[in-house]
Amino acid sequence: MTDASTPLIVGGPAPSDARPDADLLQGLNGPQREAVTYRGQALLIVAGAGSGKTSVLTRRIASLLRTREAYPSQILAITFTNKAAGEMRERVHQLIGQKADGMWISTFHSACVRILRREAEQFGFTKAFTIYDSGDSRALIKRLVKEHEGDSFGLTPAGTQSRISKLKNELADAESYARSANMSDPAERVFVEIFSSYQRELQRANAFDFDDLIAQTVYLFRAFPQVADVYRKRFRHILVDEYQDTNHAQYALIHELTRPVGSDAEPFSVGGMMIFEADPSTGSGTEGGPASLTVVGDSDQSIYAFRGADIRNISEFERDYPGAKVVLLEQNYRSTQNILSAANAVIANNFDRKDKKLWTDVGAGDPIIGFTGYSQHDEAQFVADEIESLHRRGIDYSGMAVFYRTNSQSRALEEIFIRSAVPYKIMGGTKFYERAEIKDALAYLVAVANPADGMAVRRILNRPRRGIGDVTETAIARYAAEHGITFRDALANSAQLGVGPKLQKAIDQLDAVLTEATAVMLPASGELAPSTSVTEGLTLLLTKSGYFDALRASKDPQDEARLENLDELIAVTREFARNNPDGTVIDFLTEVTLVADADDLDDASGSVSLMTLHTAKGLEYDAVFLTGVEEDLLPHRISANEPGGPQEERRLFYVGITRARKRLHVSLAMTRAQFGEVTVAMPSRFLQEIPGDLIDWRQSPGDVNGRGGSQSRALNARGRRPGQPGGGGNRYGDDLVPLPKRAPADPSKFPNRIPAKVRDNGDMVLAAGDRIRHDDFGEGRVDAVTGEGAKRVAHVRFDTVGPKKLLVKIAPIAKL
DNA sequence: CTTTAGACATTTTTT
DNA sequence: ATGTCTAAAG
Repeated sequence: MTDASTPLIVGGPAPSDARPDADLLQGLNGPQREAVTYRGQALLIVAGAGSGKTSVLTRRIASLLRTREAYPSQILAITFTNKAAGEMRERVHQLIGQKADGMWISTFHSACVRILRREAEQFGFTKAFTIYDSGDSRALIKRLVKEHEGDSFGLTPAGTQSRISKLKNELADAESYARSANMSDPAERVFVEIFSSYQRELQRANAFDFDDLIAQTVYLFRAFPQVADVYRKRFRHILVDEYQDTNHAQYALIHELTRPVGSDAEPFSVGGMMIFEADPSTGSGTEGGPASLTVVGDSDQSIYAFRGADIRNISEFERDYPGAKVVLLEQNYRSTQNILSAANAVIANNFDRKDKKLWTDVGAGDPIIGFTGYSQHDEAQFVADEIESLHRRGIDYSGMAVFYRTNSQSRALEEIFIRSAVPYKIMGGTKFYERAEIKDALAYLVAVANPADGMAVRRILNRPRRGIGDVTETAIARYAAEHGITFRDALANSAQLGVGPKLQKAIDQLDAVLTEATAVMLPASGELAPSTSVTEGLTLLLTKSGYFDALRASKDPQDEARLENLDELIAVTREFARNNPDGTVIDFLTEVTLVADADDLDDASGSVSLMTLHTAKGLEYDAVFLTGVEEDLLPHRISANEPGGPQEERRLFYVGITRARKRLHVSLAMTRAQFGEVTVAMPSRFLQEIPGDLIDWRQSPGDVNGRGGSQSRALNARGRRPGQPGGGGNRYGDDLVPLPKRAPADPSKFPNRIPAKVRDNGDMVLAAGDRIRHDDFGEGRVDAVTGEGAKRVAHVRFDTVGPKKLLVKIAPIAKL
C-alpha cells in the first residue's frame, strides 16, 4: 500500500516538478502528512485533542482536489455541528479557492435532508416535508400519550420521547421493537401503540423528526438499492469528523454509502474486501468500487453516549473495514505541557482505553490556577476578576472562555459579569428559535409551506387569541378526519363545522391570511418566488393575522422584547434571501430548524464565551475557566447510575481541560444554591486526579472549609510535597471528606450574594477621583468612568481588593 | 373561552 | 427560585 501515493504525482498537473500538493504538506509532521496523503479504501485518523485534526482533514480534501483525484461533487464531508461544517468549508476554500464549491460539507442531518428532499416522493412524502425539532415532537408525543392514556401505565411524554429516540437511533421501528418486547406487559403494548401512531402522525404530517432524518435515509437506501447506488456513485470520498460520537444509525448510513455500487444487500465486508483486494486504487474515479472512507476521532472525547453515540464505531473500525490504515496524531499544538500533563493524568483513570499520551514541545507554561469560592457567586467573582486581570495583561476577551456542566450554572456567572462589566456572550443556552413567539411565527410559515402539517396549524389556531379553544379545535379535527382532508383544508369549510358565527368569522380570517401568504411565497407552478418572498410572506402573516397588533396592545412588558425578537426573525429572512437568492420557504425552515444557533457571527467581537462543556468540544481558547468542579455536578449526579457514566463525565472534564492553550483555571464553590435551597458541595474526585504540583491554589477547598488554617494549607500542594512525583495518591488528605455538618454560616455573610431585586442607582453621577463605598468590596477611588447611559462603567481601585470594574447603574455602591 | 392561583417539576449534555 | 402545567373560577 505504500505506493498508493504514486498516482498522486503522476496524475497531477505538474508531472516533472514537486507533487502538486506539496504546499499543502508544509509544516505538517510525519503522521499528519501520512493522514493527508494516504490513499486507500479506509483510513482511521486517531486524533488526540489539539493535534491539528481539522488542519489534516481540510488539507486531505484540498489534496484530493488539487491532484484531480476527485471532483468537488464527489466529496462528502460530515461534521458534527453546522459551525464545524462552516469552518471546514472556509478553510478548504482558503487552501484551494473556488474549486471547493460543489462539495457537500455538512452535518449528518443536513446531508440527509438534501437526500430526502430529492427522494421524498419514493416513499410517501413530498419535497415540502418539514422537520420536527425536539419541541415539536414532544408536543405531538404529549398529545398521543394523553390519547392512549399512557400516564396510567407510567409513561411520561419525556420518557416516551427519549425511548423512541433511542430506538430510532438503533434503527428500530415500532414493529421490530414489538417483536422483541415483552408484549404481555400492558405498558409495553401501550408504548408500542404510541410509538406507531407517532410515526403514523409524522407521515401524515409530511414531517420527519431529527432521528428520522438519519434513520429514514438508511431505510431508503436499503429499500431502494438503485437510489442508494446513485449516491454511492456520486460520493467517491467520504470523510467523517468526530467519528466517536456517531450513533448506530449514522454508522449504518456511512456503511450504506461505502458499499460497492450495485452491491444491493450483500454484506458489506464481503463486497468491500473483494473489491479492495482486486483493485487497491479504488476511490479515484473507479466506477463501481466502494468509496474511500476517512474517519477522524478520539475515543477519549466521546461525550455523547447518552444520546446513542457508540464508542465501538471507532474502536472496531479496523474490524469493520479490514485493511484499514490507522494513523495516530499525538503531538499537541495547542496547549502547554502543564495542561497536557493534567489532561493525561485525568484521562488515564479511565480503564478500557488505549493508552495515548499527548505531548508538546512548547514547554511547561503557567501552572493551573485553582480557586474555591464560598458560594457560586464568590466563584463567579473570582472568574470575573481573573478575566479582568488577564485582559489588563493583554489577553483579548474573545480569547477566554468559561465552561460549566449545566446550563443553569450560567446564571450566577452572568449576574456577576453584568455587575463587573465583563463583556460576555452565552453560546447555546436558551435558544432564539425555541422562544414561543419565534415558534409561533415559524408555525405560520410551516402552515403555508407544508399544509399537511396539522401540528403547525393547530399551534397558530388561537395565536393570537381568536377565541378558538379546545372544543373548536376538536371540531375542526373531526371534520377533517371525516372528510379525509387535512386540518388546514378544513379551515376553508368553516360553515360546515357547526360553530357560532363569531368563530366562523375568525376561522375564515385565518384561512384567508394563510391563502394570501401562500400566493406570495408559493406562486402557481412554474413561477419562481422572488427572493424577498419569505420576508414578505412572514411580514404579511404576522401583520394580517393580528399577531403584531396583539403584542403591541399588550401590557405585558415582555411583549416588547417579543416584538423585537420577531423583528430579528424578519431580519434573518432578509439575510437568508441575500445568501440564497433562490431559497424557498422550505429551505428557510430547514435551515432554521437544523441550525440551532446563529451566534457564530460575532466570534471576534471581544466578549468572553460562556458555554457548557459539551458545547466546548472542538473549540480552543487562550484562557479557560472550568467552573463548578464539584461532586454531583462534575461528575453529574445522574451519571452515577448509568453504565459508563462516570467515565463519560471524566472525558467531559478532559475535553474541558484540553480546550486551553495557555492558561487553565479550575474552580468550585463550597455551597451552591439549587432548587432554591443552599446545598453543601464537595470537591470533585477529578481534582484529585490532577497531580498536585500542577495546581496553584489561590484558595483551596481546605482554606475555605474553616477547619483550622494551618492544616488546610496543606491543600496548597504546590511545592509542599517535594517527595511526591505527582501522580495518584490521597494528596488532599482529609480535605475531601464532607464539610462539617453544621449549617453553613449565615449566607448574608457570603461575599457577592446577589440581592433578589435588581438595584437601580438611576443616574448616579460619578467622576474620576470620587470615593465610593461598595457593599462587598469596601471603599475605593474611581479611576475613570466609561460608557454611556445605562452601560456606564466605573473603573474603581478599591483599598483592599484592588482594581475592579462596576456597572454604575446596578452596583451596590454609595458615593462618599 | 380566558384568566388566575396554586401545584409541580425542573437542572445533563444536542442535531 | 423560576417557569410550566393544571384545575377551578370568571
